[in-house]
Amino acid sequence: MDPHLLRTFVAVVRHGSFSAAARQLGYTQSAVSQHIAALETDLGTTLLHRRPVGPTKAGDRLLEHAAPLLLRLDAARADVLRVAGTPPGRLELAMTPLAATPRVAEALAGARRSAPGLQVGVRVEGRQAVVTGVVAGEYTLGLVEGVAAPSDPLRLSEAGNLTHVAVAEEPLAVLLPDDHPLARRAGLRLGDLVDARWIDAPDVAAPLPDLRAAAQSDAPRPSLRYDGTDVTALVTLVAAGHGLAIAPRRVTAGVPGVRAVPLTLPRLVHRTEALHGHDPGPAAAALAAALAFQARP
Amino acid sequence: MDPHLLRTFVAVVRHGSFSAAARQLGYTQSAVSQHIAALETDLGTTLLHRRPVGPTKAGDRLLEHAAPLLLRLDAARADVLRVAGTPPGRLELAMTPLAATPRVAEALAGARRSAPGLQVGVRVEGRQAVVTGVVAGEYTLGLVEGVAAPSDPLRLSEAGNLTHVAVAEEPLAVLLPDDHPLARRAGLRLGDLVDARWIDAPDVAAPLPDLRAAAQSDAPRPSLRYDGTDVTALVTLVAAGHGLAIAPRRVTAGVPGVRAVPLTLPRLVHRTEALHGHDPGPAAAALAAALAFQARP
DNA sequence: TTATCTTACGAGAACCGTAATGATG
DNA sequence: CATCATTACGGTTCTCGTAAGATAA
Repeated sequence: MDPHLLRTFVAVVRHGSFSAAARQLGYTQSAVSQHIAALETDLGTTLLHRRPVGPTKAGDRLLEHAAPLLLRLDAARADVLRVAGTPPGRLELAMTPLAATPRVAEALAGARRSAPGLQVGVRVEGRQAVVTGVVAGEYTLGLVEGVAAPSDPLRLSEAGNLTHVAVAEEPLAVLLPDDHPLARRAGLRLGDLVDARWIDAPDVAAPLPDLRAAAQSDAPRPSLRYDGTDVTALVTLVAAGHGLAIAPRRVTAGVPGVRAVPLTLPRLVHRTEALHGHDPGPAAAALAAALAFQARP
Repeated sequence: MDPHLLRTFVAVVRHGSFSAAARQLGYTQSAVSQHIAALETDLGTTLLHRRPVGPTKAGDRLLEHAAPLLLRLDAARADVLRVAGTPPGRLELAMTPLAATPRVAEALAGARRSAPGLQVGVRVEGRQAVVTGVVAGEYTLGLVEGVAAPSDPLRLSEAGNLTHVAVAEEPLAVLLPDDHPLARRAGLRLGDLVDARWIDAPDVAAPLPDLRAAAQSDAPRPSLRYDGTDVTALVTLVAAGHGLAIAPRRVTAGVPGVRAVPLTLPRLVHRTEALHGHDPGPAAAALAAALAFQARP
C-alpha cells in the first residue's frame, strides 16, 4: 500500500475516471490502471467498478482511510522539516471568519512590533481548510472556532497531534429578525425553537450538526445553506427572514433588523482556539501566548 | 516516505541499532543503512546520530508520526479486508481487566446461543493493546474502560474511526485500607486526598494521569506502580497500605481489609465502551448491541 | 580488534511510458 | 466507432544483497 498508489486511488475516485486522474497526476492512463491493479491485487479485492468508475464497498472503506493517511504523511514531513529547516522569518496565519476579532488583530500587531522583520501572511478560510493547512505545515498558526460546552476543547477531526490553545470563549446568541415573535425575549432555549427554520452556515455560524450533537436531538433542521465566509451576508439573510442562526452576539453589531438573544440552553459557548504544530517558531509561539486566555474554572 | 522506510526507522530507534533492526525485519544491515540514508536524503536532515544510535530532534518528530501512521496503514488494510473477505464465523474479543463483568459474559453466552457454530476467542490486555488490536483488525470487538465525566465518551488516542458503543457507567470509589482514617466516610472528594499515597495501576484502576486531567491538578502522585492485569492483586496492595486507588466499587467485593468509599468530586464515572471497526460482522454487531446501554440523559 | 555503520557494485525487480488490444455505451 | 480501461513489452530506475571500506569503543 504505497502512498503513491493510495494517492492515485483517491484521485481516480474523485474524478470518476482513470484518464482524468492520470492527467491530474501527470501519469499515463496506463500507469493509473497499473496502480489500481496493484492495489487490488495487494488487497485481494476489487476496489473500483468500471464504467462508470466508482468505488466498491471495499473501495469506500479504503477511501475513508486514504485521505487522512495521506494528510498525516504530509504532516509528518512538514513537522520534520519544521525543526530541521531554518526557522523562517515568516508567519502564515489562517483563521476562520468568526475568529478574526480585534483582539487577534492587536495581538498580531504586537507580534510584528516585537519582531520587526517578520513576514506575515493572513488568510481566512473554512474550518476544515484551516485545520488541514496547519496539519500539513502550510500555515504556522491557525485560529478556529466552534461551539462547545464551557471550557471543553473543540472536537476537531484530524487535528492529530496539534497543540490547542484556548483563545476565547463567548456566549452564544440566537440571531433572529427584528420582527420575530421571540425577538424580545431575554433568553432562548434551543427547545423553544424546534419548529423554526434555520440557516446552515457552517463556516460563519455554529454548524447545525454541532448543535444537534450538543442538543442530542435532530432539532435544528436547515432550510437554507450558506457557504460563504462573509458574516454580514449571513446576518442579512437572517434579517430578511430566511431563517435563524446561532453565533456570538457580536456579529450583529451595527446591522439593523436583527436581534441577538442569548442562548440559555443547552449551555454552550462559542470557543476559539489557536492550533499549531510542535515548535511553530518564536513568532507564532509568541502570538499564541499573547492570545491565550485563562479559562475560568 | 515509503512506509517500509518508516518501519525500519522506528525499528532502528527502538533497538538502538541498525543491525538489530535488520535482524528483526529480515534485512541486511546494509539495507537498513540505505533505508535510513534514503529517508535522511529525502527529508534533507539527519534523523539519527550514530554510535550510539538514537534519534535526533528531527528524528524524534518523525518517530512521533511514524508509529500512528503505520498503525493506520494496518487499520486501512484490515478494514478493507474485513468487508472483502468472507465474514468469518469467528469473534475475537479483547477487553481490559475491569471490563470483564458478568454482564459481558452473559451477553457473550447469548451471542453463542444464537450462533451455534461461532468460534470465539477472548483475551484480556491493557487498554492500549486492546485499542491497537481493534484498529489493526486483530480483534473484532474490544471492550475498554476508563474514567470520564458522566455520559462523556472515553478519550481514546488513536481510536481514529472506530465505532464507540457505551456499555456501562458505574460510580467510582476510592479504595482504602480498612484502618485508614477516612475509611468510614460516606463520600470522599479527590481534594480530601491530595496528600495521600497512590498506587498507579493504569490497567486495573483509574489511571492517575486521567484523574489529574479531570481534577485539573497534579494532585494524585504515585507512590507505587502496578503493571499487572489482576484486580485482586491491586486490592491486596491497597489493603496492605501501599497506597490508594480509584476504581468501581465492585472490585472490592469479597476482599477483606479494604473499603470502597464513593468518590463525590470530581463528578466522574467509570465508563465501559465497546469498540469495533466498520461492519464487524453479525456476531460482533449482535454482541455490541446486546451490551449497549441507554445512557441516562 | 571487534562490533558496527557506510559505500561500491551488480543482479533482479519494480515502475512508467508507448503501443497494441479489448470492452462498453 | 469513439471513448476508455487493460495488457504486452521494453528501457530506466530502484532496491537489496554481497563484499569491501571506514570508524569508534
